[in-house]
Formats: sequence, C-alpha cells, structure tokens
Amino acid sequence: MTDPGERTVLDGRRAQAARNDDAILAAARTVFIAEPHAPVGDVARAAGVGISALYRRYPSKEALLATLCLDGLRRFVAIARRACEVTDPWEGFVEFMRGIVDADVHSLTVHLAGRFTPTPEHRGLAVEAGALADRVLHRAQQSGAVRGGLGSTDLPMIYEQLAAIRLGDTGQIRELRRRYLDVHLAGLRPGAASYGPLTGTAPTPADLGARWTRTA
Amino acid sequence: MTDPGERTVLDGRRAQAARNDDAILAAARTVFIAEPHAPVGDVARAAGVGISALYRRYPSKEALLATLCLDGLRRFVAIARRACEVTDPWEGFVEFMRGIVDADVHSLTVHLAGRFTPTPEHRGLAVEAGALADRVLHRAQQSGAVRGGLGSTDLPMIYEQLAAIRLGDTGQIRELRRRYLDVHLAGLRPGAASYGPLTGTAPTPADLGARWTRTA
DNA sequence: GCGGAACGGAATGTTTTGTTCCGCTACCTA
DNA sequence: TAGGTAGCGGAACAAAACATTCCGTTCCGC
Repeated sequence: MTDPGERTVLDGRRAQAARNDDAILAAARTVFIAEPHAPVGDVARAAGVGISALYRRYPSKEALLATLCLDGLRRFVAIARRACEVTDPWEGFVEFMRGIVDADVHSLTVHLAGRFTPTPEHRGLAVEAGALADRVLHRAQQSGAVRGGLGSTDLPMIYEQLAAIRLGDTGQIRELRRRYLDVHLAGLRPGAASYGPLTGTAPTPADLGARWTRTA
Repeated sequence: MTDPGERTVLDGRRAQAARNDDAILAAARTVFIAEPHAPVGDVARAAGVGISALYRRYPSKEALLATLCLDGLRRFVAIARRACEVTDPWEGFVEFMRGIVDADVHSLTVHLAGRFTPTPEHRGLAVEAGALADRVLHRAQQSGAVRGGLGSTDLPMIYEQLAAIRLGDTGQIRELRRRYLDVHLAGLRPGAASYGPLTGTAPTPADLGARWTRTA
C-alpha cells in the first residue's frame, strides 16, 4: 500500500507531482488573467515546469481553460456567499464587489468564455453565481443603500469595465481598480440619482449568455 | 493638363481611387475599433477592395495603424475644442466625455499604441490633447461641478473602462456605454464625495506614456 | 535492481498573416 | 484610335506563432 509518510510531503516523485499540480494551476491563473490568449508554453514557463508536465494533466489547452473557469466560478460563489453573511446590506455589497474585482474573477470566467465547451457543472455554477449576485444587490437596494433602476445584469458590465484596467504591475492594478470602483459605487448610491436617472436599458441575460457560445 | 471635370466626380480611375482612399480608412477605423488585432485582409474586405488597393496606399500595416492613430488624435482634439466652447463648464465636461466615448477615440489611439513607432506629429497631438482635457476638467472642477481629488490622468482610465464594453452590435454598445458613463459621471459629482474620498492615487503621466513604447 | 511514472525540451504539423507578384482592365493622352 | 500605365484583384510566398506529440532521461517506489 502507498503509505504517505513524511517523505511524501518533503520530496519524492509523487509529492513533486502534487506540488506541480498546484504550481501549474496557479501559473495558469496569473498568466491567463494577464493575457487571456497567452500560449500554453507561457503557463509552463511561469510554473517552472516543462510542457509535458502540463500536458500530462490536461489533455488540451481547452481542458485547462475549462478547469480554470470552473475555478473562477467557485471563487465567485465563495465571495458572494461570504458577502451574503455580512449583516449590513451595503457593506455586504461593497465587500462583494471588491472581492470580485480584487480576485479578478471576471478575467477568470467571462474572458475565457467561448474558448471551451461548457460542461453542466459550468452551467450550474453560473446559475448559482447569478442568483447569489442577485441577492446581494437586491438586499442592498431594498435597504435603500443602492439606487433603483439598476438590475443584476448591470453588475457584469461593471466588472468588465474594472477588469479592463491594466496599468503597471499587479499592485498598481489593484490600487487603480479600487480607486475607480469607488467612483462606480458612489454613482450607484441613491443620492446619485438626483443627478438624473440611468439612461438606456441593462443587458438581457440572453445578451450575457451569448458570450459563452463557442467562437472558434 | 488633367482637368478634373464632372467625370472625375462620377467615375474614372482617378475618382474611384479617391473614393477608395476614404473607404479604406473608414473600413480600417471600424475594423480596428472592433478588433485591434484584426488582420489586414479584414480591412480590405470591409472596404470592398483587394489587398493590393490597400498596400498601394500604405507601405505596411504599421503605417496604416499610425495613420489611424493620427486620425484618432485629431478627433480627440476636435471634440475637446468643441467642449471648451460650451459655456457651462459641467455641460462642456459631459459633452466632452460623451464625445470621446461615442466616437470610441480611445480604441483609435491607446488600443493601437505600441504597435507602431510614433512620429513627432503623434507626440505633438498627444500633448495638445492632454492639455485640452486638462482644461475641460479643471474648468468643471473650479466651477464646483466635479469633485476634487481627481486629476486629468484619471480620465484615460475612465475611457479605458467604457471602451471595454463590447456587447451586441454598435447600437447597443453605444447605448450601454452611455448608461455606464452616467454612473461614472454621477460618481464624479461633488455630492458623491460625501460617501468618502477617492482612495489610491491616479496614474502618473509616465505610467500612461509607457503604453506608447513599442511592444513587438 | 527494475519497471515505469514523471518530466524537459526538441520536433512536428498546422494555421494565421503580412507582404509581394502577376496578369488584367480600362482610363488617359497623344 | 492605340499604346502606356495607373490602379487593382487575388493567388502565391515566406515567416511566425502555436498546440500537440515524441523521445530520451531520471530516479522514485516496490
């Protein structure tokens, strides 16, 4: 029997491989967040492994992207769940938005969409994520902390905007995104409505769903 | 002597070529706005001409991009100039922002940056554009219509965010961008400051300038 | 001590794309 | 009216990028 003793943790082919599992996924995350069309070789290099180590784990680039997206959806759900548990609705909303933006979940999900065929698990998580975001927003609105005329389909458009900020290193990017998230949040408060109502109409769920249909 | 009579306007190789000049530049604008990395062939197809018609006018893709960017900078300057002439500072500011966003000037300039070596004319126009934007913003701030703590280097970050909205056809994109521009603008008004000051620091001009250094 | 898991990296085949080239059309000028 | 040629369409070409495969090597695990 394979007894996982101390050695398994310290060294050994098996343990090294397990560590590579994490290294590769972490590298894929940072690489594809920075550049959604990065070549596979970049991920391997960032992980400090050869290409074959990557292809041993994922049969194709598509599979890697699918896994990464799953990872992103799980992060979304976790962040939204945590925000639901914050007692103050406004604070919960802010924590939610900041969490999504800080973790760059949008780049891990929507920016990878259309590059792999979604599994039922993807769909299920996406539905759950949408429902949770709905709840966080509506709770904040009903408490009077967020202006009306805003739907939950407006939120992805805000992530999308903030995810587009890519200036400088990771630290500066995060700082800038928080800065402009503050502007968005100020514009979403009820007092902002006195400057005029929101014009136009929010995207429909179908509009948003269309981004998941395979492109190539 | 070549007398440009009526025929020149209606037909003739010369006139057709002149019309192609415009068609190609217009096609390049729409194509590269939609997809900054589009291949040259796409531009020719959108213009309804062959590839050679394009290469007769521009010696390389790089030259085409450089010309397009020049075009974008001129549009920026024109929009800013017009905004300066609006008497009400806030209205001028709004008109300026809406003009930049509607014309997608950001996609015509920053999104093409780093793909060609800028000429002195590029630099000159960029300086002029920056100065004009400065003026529009400061005028609005000094009239008390825009909150403090905001610098003119914040503005490109806002264009960048709005330019990232790409959902549906041209019409819907414009509608959505206006919708979220409203949110930004509400967040920039003095009343929004009561929800807290802007955190972090705006980018430096050097940060912004770095985007113009050749990449490939 | 040996079988094979794990791996690094070169090699491969394909796709994409910028640019050139060739033959053709039809305007312009003499 | 006839040759010269500007302008053009699109095939052809070469180079680059990239996903994926393959092979030789190492060294863990039994």
